[in-house]
Amino acid sequence: MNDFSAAQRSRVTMLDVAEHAKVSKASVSRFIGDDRALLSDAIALRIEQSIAELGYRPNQMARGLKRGRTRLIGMLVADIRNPYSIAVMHGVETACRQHGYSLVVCNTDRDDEQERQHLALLRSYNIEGLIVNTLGHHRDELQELQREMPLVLVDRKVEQFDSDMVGLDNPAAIAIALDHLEERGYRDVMLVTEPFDGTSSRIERVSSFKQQIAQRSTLRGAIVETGSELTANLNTFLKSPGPGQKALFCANGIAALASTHALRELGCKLFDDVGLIALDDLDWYPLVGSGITALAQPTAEIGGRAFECLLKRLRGDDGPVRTLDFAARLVVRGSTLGNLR
Amino acid sequence: MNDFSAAQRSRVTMLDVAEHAKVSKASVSRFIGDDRALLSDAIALRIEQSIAELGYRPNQMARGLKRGRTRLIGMLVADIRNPYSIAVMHGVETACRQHGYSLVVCNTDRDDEQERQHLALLRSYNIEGLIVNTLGHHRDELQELQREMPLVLVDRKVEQFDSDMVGLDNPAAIAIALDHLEERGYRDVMLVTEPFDGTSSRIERVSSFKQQIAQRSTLRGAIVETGSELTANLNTFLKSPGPGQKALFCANGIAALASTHALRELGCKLFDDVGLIALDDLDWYPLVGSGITALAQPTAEIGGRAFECLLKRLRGDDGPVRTLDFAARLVVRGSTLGNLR
DNA sequence: CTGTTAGCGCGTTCAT
DNA sequence: ATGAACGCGCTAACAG
Repeated sequence: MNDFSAAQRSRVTMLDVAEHAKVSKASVSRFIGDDRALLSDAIALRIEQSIAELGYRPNQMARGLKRGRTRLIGMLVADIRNPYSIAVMHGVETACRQHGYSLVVCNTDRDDEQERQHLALLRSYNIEGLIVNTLGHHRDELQELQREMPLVLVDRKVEQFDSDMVGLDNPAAIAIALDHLEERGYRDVMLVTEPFDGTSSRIERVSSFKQQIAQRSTLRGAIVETGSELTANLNTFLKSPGPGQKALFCANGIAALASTHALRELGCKLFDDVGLIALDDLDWYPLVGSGITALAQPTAEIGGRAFECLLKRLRGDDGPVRTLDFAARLVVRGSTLGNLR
Repeated sequence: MNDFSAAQRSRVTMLDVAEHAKVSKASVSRFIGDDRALLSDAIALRIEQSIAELGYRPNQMARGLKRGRTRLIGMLVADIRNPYSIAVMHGVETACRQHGYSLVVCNTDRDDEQERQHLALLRSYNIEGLIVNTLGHHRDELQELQREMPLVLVDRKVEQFDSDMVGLDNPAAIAIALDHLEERGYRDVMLVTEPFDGTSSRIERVSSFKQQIAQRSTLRGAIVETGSELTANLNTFLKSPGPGQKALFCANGIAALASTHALRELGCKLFDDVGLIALDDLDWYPLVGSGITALAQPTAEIGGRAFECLLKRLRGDDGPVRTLDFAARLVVRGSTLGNLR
């Protein structure tokens, strides 16, 4: 059984191990760290046994305090209930683990004040790097933070803020979507987006959409925001005469959810009455109506590369800021059958 | 060569503030902490200005090291991609924030070895309390941890491990579901569950199902696991003659996803051919076929109460372990129209 | 009210 | 190869 007196102490420290093994703290420290080679076999064995016997675990707080390295990465997430965020976070976490880092996640619930607080919080815990996926309404604090640690933006740029960034190639994604819709015979496309709040990816998608619609004489385009008016607005869109078959283009998973809800309310047959293509590929897309055609983002890779960016910087890379734009992948389902039907 | 570790070292410390304000570190510490009342206005002002001028932020690591209080709560999650986990986690995080705590989340991806490692990790960061939602295949380590800090189980019990626990009243939930199905005229019910892996809530649901089916002479029951055979098994179930209308009872959101997939593969009309009721209420349930009837779990409350349990223990409550069982709420949609159709 | 002192648990020189 | 001593940034005694 365990040594009773040691087990009863709520925390076994390095000193306890040292005394138990009749060596100095320094030797225990060397055993714990990467200097194990410098120890004699006899002492190493004694220490190993003492550690096992006492159930000692080094205190990362004290360690970090001394070395300045906490092995902690912070991540600021705007909306933890957005499946995209979760997927990216999962990618980040996997990469972190592979390199011996741990992830501290803060959810801001889209609230600016919480973003401030969490930013301060993460800093106070001596994280070594920061992954940011928020509105970024606190440029000054981000700037300050970036002087202390590497920082990478995910999905959303922050205006006038220079830093590594990994996200989606939005113009290319829009092009893929419009190509597909056009090919399938749709002529009247409405982009459904969450309300504007400064999110850069949202803005990029909308402006790319406008721009590319303008360049395609065969297509007509319009834009609508999610919200209480959505159903009414979609109704107007569907009822109005147009140049041909109508389709919805949902700018993310949340817009897709809202749009599908609205279409059902309007009594539409999914998706004979209107086509639909959505950014992000959620697990339930195949189940709705004839299935929702998606532009899948490589979320795991996005998360992984975000961490790798951090790692490179931590290892001394101070080259110019990089931007990684991933390509969306088209997953065709029944919602864009169009003239094949 | 950028040296972020050096940058971190050069961060403003309490000593810098003290010197700048020409006071002692103790006064700065008092200003930071809860003893601000003990300071003269003159000194408090000087400190405040120095802090602002230097951009000083207290180092929580050092703070935690000294006080033994890190204001950190750990959460171990089996599967971060399960919407239930996310929802509970969101509840926990909200509660944490309200009480000045931060949450460190570790995802085990259902892997035992990762559970071990994360457990050790969380401990090494001096978290003050732990919320566990995993298989709990490491009873010994949990036991050891519980000697050091309060611990609360969420959704899943761990055999022979005494601790606070908050989850769903599974027998009652099953009763609600069966009552509803029976009332709607279903007579032949198949429970769809993820494969057995020792998850207590999964076991409870299955055994309650068996037991209650046995007590209801009007109902016939069967059980099937998700997996590659699911579609074939459902097909057999649907084809076989039975005592009346057939329905599926999905034991959680993942089972619901898999089942709906399978039903579509089988060409079923959702949900005229077969009824369906599912535990958990996911945002896409209303969108599939005629809408999926759900037993919603109060996830936010579950998460909140889990944290409150911890908080009580942290404040000295050492009463007997508590078990909080929440009631599921029936949300009726089109998938259980049954004889009303 | 304020400063001085002594650690929290650990890593890292220096000696030996 | 090993140990003693110091300090990381901070809080908590104790004086004054």
